[in-house]
Amino acid sequence: MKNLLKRMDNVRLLLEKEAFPGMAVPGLIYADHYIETMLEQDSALEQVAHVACLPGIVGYSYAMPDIHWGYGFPIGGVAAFDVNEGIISPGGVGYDISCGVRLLSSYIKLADIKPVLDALTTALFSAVPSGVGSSSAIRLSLKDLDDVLRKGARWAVKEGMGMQDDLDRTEEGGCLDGALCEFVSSRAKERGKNQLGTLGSGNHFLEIQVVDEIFDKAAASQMNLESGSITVMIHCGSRGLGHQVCDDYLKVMRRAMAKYKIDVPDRQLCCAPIQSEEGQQYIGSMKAAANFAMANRQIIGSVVRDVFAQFFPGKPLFPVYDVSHNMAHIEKHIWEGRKREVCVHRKGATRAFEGQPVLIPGSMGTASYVLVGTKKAEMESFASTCHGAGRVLSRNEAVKRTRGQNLVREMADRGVTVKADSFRTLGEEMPEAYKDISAVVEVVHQAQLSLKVAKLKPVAVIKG
DNA sequence: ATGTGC
Repeated sequence: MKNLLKRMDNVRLLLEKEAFPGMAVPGLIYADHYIETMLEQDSALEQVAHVACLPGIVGYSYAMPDIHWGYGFPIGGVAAFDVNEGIISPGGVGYDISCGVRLLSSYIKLADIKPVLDALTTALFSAVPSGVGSSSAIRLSLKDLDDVLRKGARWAVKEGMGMQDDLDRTEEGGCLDGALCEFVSSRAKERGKNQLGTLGSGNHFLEIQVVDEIFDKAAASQMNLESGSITVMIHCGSRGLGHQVCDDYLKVMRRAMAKYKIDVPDRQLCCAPIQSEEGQQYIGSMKAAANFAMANRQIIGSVVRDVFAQFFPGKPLFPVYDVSHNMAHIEKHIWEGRKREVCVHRKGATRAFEGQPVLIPGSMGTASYVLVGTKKAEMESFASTCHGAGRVLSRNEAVKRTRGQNLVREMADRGVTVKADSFRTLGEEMPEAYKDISAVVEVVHQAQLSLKVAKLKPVAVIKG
C-alpha cells in the first residue's frame, strides 16, 4: 500500500480512494520523508484505508505523523462522521478512554531542584500509586463514584483537591456534560472504584521537567512557561474503568453491527450509528470514563502540589493545561463551505482549536513539547494534531532488545533520574522503541496543524 | 492501555 501514496507537499501524503475497495474518502497522512520511511510495512496504512470505508465519514481518514498500528483504528488516527449518517466506534477512541496529559508550571529553577531531586522524586513515587492494578487511598462508595463520573475534575476541586484555575485550564472545564453513569457496567465501576489518583502503567508517567527552549514568547508567557523553570507533566488515563467500558461496548457494537446491517473491512472496527441507542449509550459511558480520567489527573496534580509544597513552600505549581489524546467529541465544523455537525474520533491525536494549548509527551528520557492549535487545523483536520512520538517497535520487540541493558543507569547517564514500578515496563518504554519526537512535532508545525511554543526536557521520571 | 498472553 505504501507505493499507492501520492506526495502532495513536504509534509502531506494522499492515500487515494483506489487504494482499497470501499473507501468513501481518501486518506491524508502527515509525514515528511523521514516519517514516510518509518511507516510500518503496511498495517497502519491499511487501517487508514479501512477507516475511510466507515459509514458517514466526512473529509479524509487522517493519520498524524505518530501513526502506528492499533486496535481497528490506527493510533494517531482522526476521523469525523456526520452526526446523522455516521457511526461511533469504541476502536476509534481506544482502550484507554481520555488518556491525556496535564502540565503544571512553576518559577522554581533547575539549580534549586538539583539538591533535593532524589528526595523529591522518592516522595512523589510514594505519594502517587503506580503500576498495573495499583489502587489508591481514596476509597469511594458507588454513589460517590457516580458523582465522579458525572462531574469529572469538578468533583475533585469540590472535595478540596485543586482550584477553579485548574478547571479553567482543563479541556471542557474538566467536566463533560451528558455522562450516563447508568450505562457504565458495575464491573467497570468495581475496577475503577479504588483507582482514582493512580498513574497506571505502560507509557504513562509523572515527570519533572525543565523548560529547555521557547519558540513563541507571547504564547509561552500566557501559559505561565518561562525558560529554565521547572514543570511537572502527568500522563495517564481512565485506568481499569475506561478499559472495561471499551471492552463492554465492543461486545455491544458487535451485536449492533448485525442489527443495523453495517459492513466493515475489519471486525475490530465494530460500531453503531451515532443516533442509535447503542451509539448513545457508548457516548454517555465514554463521557463518564473521560470524567473519571480528568478527575484522576486533577487528583494526581493536587497530590504533586502537596509534595512540592513540602520542598518549596511559597512556590506554587500553576496549571498550564489538561488535554485528552483518546476521545470522540460531537463538534461543529465547516467543511467545504458547509456547516457540519460531526463526531470527531481522535485516537492518539489531540484536539487543536485555534489558541488552545496542545501537550505532546515525549517517550522516556526524551523531550516533550507544548504547541498551540491553529485556524489551519480547524479548516483542514477537524482541529486535530499529533499526540506523541509514536511506537516503532512492538512492546515485545522492545523488551527483547533491552536484555542485559541497565535502562535506569542509561537514563542516569543522560541526566534523567528514573523510578519505576516494573522492569518489564521500562523495557517496553525504551527510547529506541519510539520515533524521534522532534521529527513528529516538526511535521505538524510545518503543516501548521499546531505551532511550537516550548520544548521541555526531562529531569526525573516516575514510570508505572 | 489493561486485575497484560491462544
